[in-house]
Amino acid sequence: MNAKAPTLKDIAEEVGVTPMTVSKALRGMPGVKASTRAKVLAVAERLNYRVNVQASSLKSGRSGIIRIMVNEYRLPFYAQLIDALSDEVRRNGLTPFLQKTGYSAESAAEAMRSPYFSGSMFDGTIAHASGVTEAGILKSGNPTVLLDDCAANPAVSTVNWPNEMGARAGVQHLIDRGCRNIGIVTVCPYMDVEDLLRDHVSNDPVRLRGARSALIDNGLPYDPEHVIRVTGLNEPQGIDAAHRLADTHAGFDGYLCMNDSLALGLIRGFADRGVRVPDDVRVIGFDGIVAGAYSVPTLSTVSVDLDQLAQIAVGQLLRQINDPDGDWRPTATTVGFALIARESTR
Amino acid sequence: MNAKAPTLKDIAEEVGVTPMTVSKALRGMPGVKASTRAKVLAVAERLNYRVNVQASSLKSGRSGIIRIMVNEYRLPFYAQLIDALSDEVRRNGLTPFLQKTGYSAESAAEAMRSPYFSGSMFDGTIAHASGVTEAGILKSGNPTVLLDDCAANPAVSTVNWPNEMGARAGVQHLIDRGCRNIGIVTVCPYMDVEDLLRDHVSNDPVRLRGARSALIDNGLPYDPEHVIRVTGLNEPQGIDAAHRLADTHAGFDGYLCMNDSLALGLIRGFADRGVRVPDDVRVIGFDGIVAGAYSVPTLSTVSVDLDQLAQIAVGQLLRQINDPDGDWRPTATTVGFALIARESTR
DNA sequence: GTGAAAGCGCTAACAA
DNA sequence: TTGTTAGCGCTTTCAC
Repeated sequence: MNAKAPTLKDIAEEVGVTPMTVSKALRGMPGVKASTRAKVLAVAERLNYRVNVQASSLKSGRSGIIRIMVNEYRLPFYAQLIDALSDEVRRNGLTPFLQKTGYSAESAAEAMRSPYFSGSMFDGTIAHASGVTEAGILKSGNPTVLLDDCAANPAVSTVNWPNEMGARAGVQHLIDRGCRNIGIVTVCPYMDVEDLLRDHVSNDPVRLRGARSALIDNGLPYDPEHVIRVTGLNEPQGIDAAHRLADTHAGFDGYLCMNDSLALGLIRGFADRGVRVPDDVRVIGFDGIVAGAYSVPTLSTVSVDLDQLAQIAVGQLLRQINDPDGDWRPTATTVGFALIARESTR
Repeated sequence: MNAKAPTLKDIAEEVGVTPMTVSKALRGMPGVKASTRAKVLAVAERLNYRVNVQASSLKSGRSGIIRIMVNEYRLPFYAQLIDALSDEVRRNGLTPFLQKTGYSAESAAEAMRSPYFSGSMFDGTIAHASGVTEAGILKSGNPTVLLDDCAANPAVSTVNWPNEMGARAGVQHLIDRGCRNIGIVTVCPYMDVEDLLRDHVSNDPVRLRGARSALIDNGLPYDPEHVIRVTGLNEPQGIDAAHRLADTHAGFDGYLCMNDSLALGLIRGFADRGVRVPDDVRVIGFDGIVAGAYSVPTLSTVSVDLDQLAQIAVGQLLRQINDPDGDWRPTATTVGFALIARESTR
């Protein structure tokens, strides 16, 4: 270890003022003579002074740190999401703190309870993680924005994916490309019309609802066999599904997958069985991960602009943080999408 | 916002002891009667008490936070790396803090200088980022472990990828599969034997050296035309390279790419030109990202066990942190690899 | 425009 | 086994 880091006091002594004046000068507050400020800045520079965040936030109650909570880092979707959110947080002069919960509700609860969320470790949280409940957030009383929480009447601000419209557009695209027997690959079980018309709190049922409406509107079948259920959102589950579908000669000519990794897995699984995409069956994904632009075949997808989403989410959060008296109302925003047609639906 | 978070004092008043006793009880320190501790824990639980990390570390000089610094989050290689490192840090009871520098040396320098690295915000840093220099680290005086810094005689502990041996094995694998005219796809410009025999401070030249030795040992050509230079490590650069190679009828029958994303890009670029992998040319990558197991074709690669790497890196860092008097010596570890043969070199 | 006083919540060191 | 003292480095408040 080096010598102790320089403090306000060190600078103050050199300049010949009090620590208070140095603090004001460094933070650019009014009420400091220009010449004094210049001297302070010079000495701070020379001593390589950095404010001690712990002390600063202990007193001020603000850390400038925004927590970004997600299920995992490796799924390309999440890698892109944390990237976009981190950049946006920094663009606002704040520091992003990433945390992952591994899809576990206990882990999420633990993260909310952890010492790092007490006191003033974080000024706020943006979460896209299983088990982060409204109740928990309200209890904590901390500024929070939920991503894709899809609750009908949220008590917490949310920014949502275009689940219904996006899935609808994806299926319509398959139909436009000539598909007449379309399978929906999802973690959500088959749901009948009544179920689907109800509101749901996770995105998959909402996406399924969108897919269904496109099928019905085009006079195409929607029944239990058309919903292919998988147990997770990564490639392996897509591969398994493809193997099952090929082995049972399912006979679909197009598939909408609830995310791109599933879709890439489906394509890979079909390749194992000699089923060619798009020659034999067509496949479209959801999210618009970059890998879909480089796969063989390239992947058609319902693409969401994560930069725009991040901007809205951080904006909402800052509004909460900066509102002194909690005099804001929760908002629910749904972002737009673009249908990207690539080789997998050609 | 809710009512103010409970403090040690609140608990102390309820239990009828001093904050000091509460502090000891909560931290499990000796010298507290079992019955007192029980009472304290009960009240802490009921009040939903969480220690204030800022205050705690302001006083103790330890934050329990380990910084993980990388160039980016989205490249699958980095997504897997931060995942493994985060898990390992948590396994040791510490909190990971992720930071990205975007390959920019200024950004890295800024990150090292930032307020969050002064005082006691981080207990230590593990870095795999361009521009994190030994000099900067030594100047900061903070415990640090560098990943893949490949300096010959490091003043800072490093954990390195098996660059030379891995690249050598990759090329040997291509040779074993019948390749006789092998191209090396790398960001490093062609370097003659003398250049390559010198020590270098980034991994690409070292990998190139390993590739070269395999070629030479097998009596195969190694000259400027065999080194295909790209300007980055992502898929697009691989695609560009493939287009160039196909358009100029380069005539190679096998390629070693310096990472898997380049290799996947190469395969995609060849697909654009009707060049089939592995039928027409064979391709092997480096790192062992999971996407390589799900691509079409699946990707052969020199795979590195990131969990093992993370374990070593965190272990080294903890040794530095826990050594009170800096009485440790920097170490340089090289982790092992496994050659995974998949469809792309069949 | 500058400074003095006070204390954020916690813990190391020592006293009782 | 428990308590007292003191202070980490900073910022808020208010006096000058």
